Amino acid sequence: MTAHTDVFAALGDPTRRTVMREVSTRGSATATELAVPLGVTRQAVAKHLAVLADAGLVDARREGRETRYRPTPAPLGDAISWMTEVGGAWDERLAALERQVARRRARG
Amino acid sequence: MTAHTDVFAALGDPTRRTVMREVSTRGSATATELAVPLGVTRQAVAKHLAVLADAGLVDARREGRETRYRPTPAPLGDAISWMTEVGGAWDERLAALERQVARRRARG
DNA sequence: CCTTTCTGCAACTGTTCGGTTGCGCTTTTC
DNA sequence: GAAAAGCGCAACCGAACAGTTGCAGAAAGG
Repeated sequence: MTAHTDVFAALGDPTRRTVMREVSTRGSATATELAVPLGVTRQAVAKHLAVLADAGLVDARREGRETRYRPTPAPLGDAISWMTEVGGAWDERLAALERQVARRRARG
Repeated sequence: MTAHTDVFAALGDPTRRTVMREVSTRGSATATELAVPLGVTRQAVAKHLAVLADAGLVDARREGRETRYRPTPAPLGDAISWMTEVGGAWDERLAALERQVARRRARG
């Protein structure tokens, strides 16, 4: 449905954002790997990773007895598109207003 | 520090994202203006606008007996920066891996 | 002055969420 | 085959949140 909601909501939590950054910089990570450095339980990290996976930001893959998560930052592009679109609407509005002001000023 | 959290969390709600888009496309809006078209109560819209204002995405200004909200999409830029940074880290990782693979391939 | 129209604040409800603990299952290792 | 390591699932708790209703206050119009 609205993938944007999932992505923004996923990134709305600071711990989850740290998880995402960590997975990205490491290239891959597991829940137990990140639990200690993040100061939370493994289950908490697993939940965060599940949310990130639901948003399509990471990809889970079972390898033997551990499940490694790798970043799939494609949805970030969609989120950026939304932002630039909304920001762009405002910019257009601003530009239109400026044109109008310029016209009025030209008329006197 | 928590600026990113506020922005992403604010955009994490679909209704709030609609409010933000509406304010941007209209150039400005009030809570009562958006209540009916959005199908929620004025107070609900007011709360959403307060959250958006806390995130620095809109600016509230009292004009007579109404308070108009105007978009201030600067924080969108910060959020985009965070995203490109995280995505970029992954891309760098990928590039480094490719370089390594190329080196190994060159060595035999 | 009285009515209307905006707004803000407070209380309440149901739900979601971040986090924890506990248990059971699978996979590696000795 | 038993121990260890890694994971998922379920239940639970406190806090936050989206949304509502209700009410009081400020500004404009008659």
